[in-house]
Amino acid sequence: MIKLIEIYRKEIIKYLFEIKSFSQSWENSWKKEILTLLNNEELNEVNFFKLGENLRRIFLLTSSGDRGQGEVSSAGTGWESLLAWYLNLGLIGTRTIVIKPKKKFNFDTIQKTITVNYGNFISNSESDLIAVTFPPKKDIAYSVEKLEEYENKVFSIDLLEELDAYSVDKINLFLNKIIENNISKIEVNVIQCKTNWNDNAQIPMGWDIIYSSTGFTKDNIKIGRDGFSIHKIKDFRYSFITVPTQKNLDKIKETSTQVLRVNKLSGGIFWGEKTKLNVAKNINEIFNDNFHESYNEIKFNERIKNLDLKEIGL
DNA sequence: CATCGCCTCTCTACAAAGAG
DNA sequence: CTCTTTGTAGAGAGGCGATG
Repeated sequence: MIKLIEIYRKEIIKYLFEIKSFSQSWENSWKKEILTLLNNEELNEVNFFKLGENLRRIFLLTSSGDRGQGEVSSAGTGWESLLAWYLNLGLIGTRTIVIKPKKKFNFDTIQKTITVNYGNFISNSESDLIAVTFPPKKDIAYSVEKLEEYENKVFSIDLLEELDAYSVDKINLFLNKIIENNISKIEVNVIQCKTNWNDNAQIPMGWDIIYSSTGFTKDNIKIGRDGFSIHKIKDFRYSFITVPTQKNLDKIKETSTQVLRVNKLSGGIFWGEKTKLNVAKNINEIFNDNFHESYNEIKFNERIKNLDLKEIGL
C-alpha cells in the first residue's frame, strides 16, 4: 500500500517539474536558496520545518513586482506547485498524498465526493490541492466481488509489490478502487492556495460555508454525486494556505477582515511565515494539525532516511 | 484551440482617531 | 466642534499559463 502511494507521489513530484511556472523559478533561485538553507546538513525534521518558515521569503525571491497577466497566472501556479512539493515531501512514506489536480492524478471517487451540484451546474473546485489519506494497510477492506483479473490481483495486498512497474493510470484506477471500497475510512483535505491574502479570502470562506452545510433548503444544491459525499468519509477539511504577498505583515491582525473571513475554516489557515497567534500558523504545522495520525506513524527522519534528494529536485 | 483559474498592484472612499 | 491624519476595505483593471 504505502509503496504504491510512493510511486504515485513520485510521479506527482516529477510532474511539478514539468510545469514552467514552477521549474523556472525553481532553477532560477528556489533550489539554490533551499540548499543554502540546508547548509550541507542532512534533511531532517528540524530543517524541514525551518524551510516551511522560509517559504514566503523563498517564494518572493522570484517576484518581479509586476502584476501583468503573465505574472498573475504563473505566480498562482508557482505557489500551488511549491506547496505540492513541500507537503508531499513532508508526507513521504505516509498514507497521505497531496494531489495537484491533473486528469491522470485525480481520483474519480474523490472528485465525486467533493462535487457541488448547483442546479444543472456541476462544480468541483478542481484547481486546489487535495490531500487524500488512506486507511492504514491493515484496515483496508478486501473486496469479495468477482472482478476482472487485474482487479483480483490488485485487491490482493500481498501482490502489491508487483505493481511497481504499473503505469500511473493503473495505479490511479487501483487506488480509486481502494477509496471506493473503503470510503468511510478515507480522509480528504481540500487545500486552497492563494498568494495574497485580501478580499480573495472570500473564496475559501464561501467554499467552507458550502461544505460545512448539512443540507440546503433549496433541493437543487447538493454536495456529492453517485452516492459519494463528504458526509460518508471519515473526515473532510477545508484549509487555506497563503504566501502572503502583502509587504507589511503587521497589518494582518487577528481583527483584520481577511483573517476573520477564514478563521473558521475546518482545516485551518497557514502561511509561509512564522506562526502568528490567532492569525495564521506556519505551513509546517499542517502536518500535525491535519495529518496527525499518518504523519506520526513513522517519524519523518525515519521516513526520509533513504531519500535521494535528486528525486525531489534538489 | 477553447476553457478555466490565476492576482509577485495601486488607488480611492470612508471611518475613526487625534489635534487644536 | 471642526479640520487633519491615519488606517483599511474594497474596487479596479487587465490576458496569460496549463490543460484536455
